[in-house]
Amino acid sequence: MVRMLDIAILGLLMDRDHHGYEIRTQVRDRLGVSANISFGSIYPALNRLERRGFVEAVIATEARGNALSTGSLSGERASLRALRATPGLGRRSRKVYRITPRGREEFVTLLADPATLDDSRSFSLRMALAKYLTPSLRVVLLERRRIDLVERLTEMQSSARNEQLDTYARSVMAHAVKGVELDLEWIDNLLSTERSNQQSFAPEAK
Amino acid sequence: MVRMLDIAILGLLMDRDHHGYEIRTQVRDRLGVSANISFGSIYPALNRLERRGFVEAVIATEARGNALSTGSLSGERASLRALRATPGLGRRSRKVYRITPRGREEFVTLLADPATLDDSRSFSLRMALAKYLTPSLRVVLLERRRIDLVERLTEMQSSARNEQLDTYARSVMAHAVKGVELDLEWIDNLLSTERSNQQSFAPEAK
DNA sequence: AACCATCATATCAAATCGATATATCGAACG
DNA sequence: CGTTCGATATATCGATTTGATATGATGGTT
Repeated sequence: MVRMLDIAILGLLMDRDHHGYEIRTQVRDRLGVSANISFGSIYPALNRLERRGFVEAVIATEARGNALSTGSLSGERASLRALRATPGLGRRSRKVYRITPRGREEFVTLLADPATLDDSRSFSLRMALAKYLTPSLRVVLLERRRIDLVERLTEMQSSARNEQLDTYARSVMAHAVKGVELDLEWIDNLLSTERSNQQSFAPEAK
Repeated sequence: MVRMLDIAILGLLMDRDHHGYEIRTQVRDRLGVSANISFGSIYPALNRLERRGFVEAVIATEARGNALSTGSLSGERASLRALRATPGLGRRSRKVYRITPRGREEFVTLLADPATLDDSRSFSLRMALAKYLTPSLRVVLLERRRIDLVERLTEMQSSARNEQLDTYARSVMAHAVKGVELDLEWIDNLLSTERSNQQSFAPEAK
């Protein structure tokens, strides 16, 4: 969860530039994250990434009548101020972010990072961006996730068998079990696709 | 999500007393929450609930030989002092919490609260504790959740049809769609059970 | 022209997480 | 017999995330 947002933002910027508000919708529509990320997360995260040099703000293209007066937006870390304190800047200017070369490096590192891939959300996020991974790394991630899920499945199955639970609690557990089973089917499909693709490149490998 | 932990803790204490560490495991095993709640959440939450008078700490039963003599443990922080400065309490004492009458009131209020039942986790949590709700409130919650899910389903189906997505992103979306469909089946089963139970109490109602 | 939904950025307090520190206890191992 | 290991147990810290709220622009509708 820690770096979920960093991965999501950088992953979206790998493709093309985005502004904050747009990232929020894209995380839902392209990365499959069910809950909307709050603005209180996204703007601080963008500032964080900018400070670290992984993204940079470029003033919105598609300029409308603005007259921005003096080119005073070269202010270093006063990137916010440049926009806010400028009196002549009307409209709702969009702050468009672009990923830097260092950001691209950071992204692939984070994406393949062995740490914290346990929860369902961060795994789905990684898979949604899996085209940026090498085939072998994809398989590693999938297999590790598979192991976690199998373990969790047996745990939950025994919980679901607990006879001290009332009807509702047991129903919740049984439903959760089905969810994990669905996840496992998905993983297995992805794994077999991955392996058949590998074969097509090295069919003679015994 | 905001009060998820409060609901979870109070819900567990409705049944019997618990200490912090135990609550963590029970949230997984009895309430079906897949991720382990961190200690950094649970102990502050218990203090919070204690301050508000919804729970009270009772010294661990099952007392063992202690004798600790003088309270030389140099309590520094306030919250520690309560227990540690108490002389006579030795070992790794477990701080067992009990729910108060006001806590029971608060619990049913939170559980039936119309706010923030949108996300999957908080809904599952509520259902796991649904035996404390009236049948009609259960139906209200279920129906509202159903509406949300149907809406989300159509959104995600159109996302999954987006041809600009690569194979992996589309696979994630398709999998997410299946998850929501599974949720919907579950809700519908619960709803029909709920309604057939209602009928048995009022079979003549046309 | 008034209204409202959507777009867009931003900030704040409170909640939560992940890591870490500390300590007890029982079991396993040699 | 010692010691190491894993599970039990409480607590705190900094960083991250949420949910709420403020503010304003833009565009469509009646």
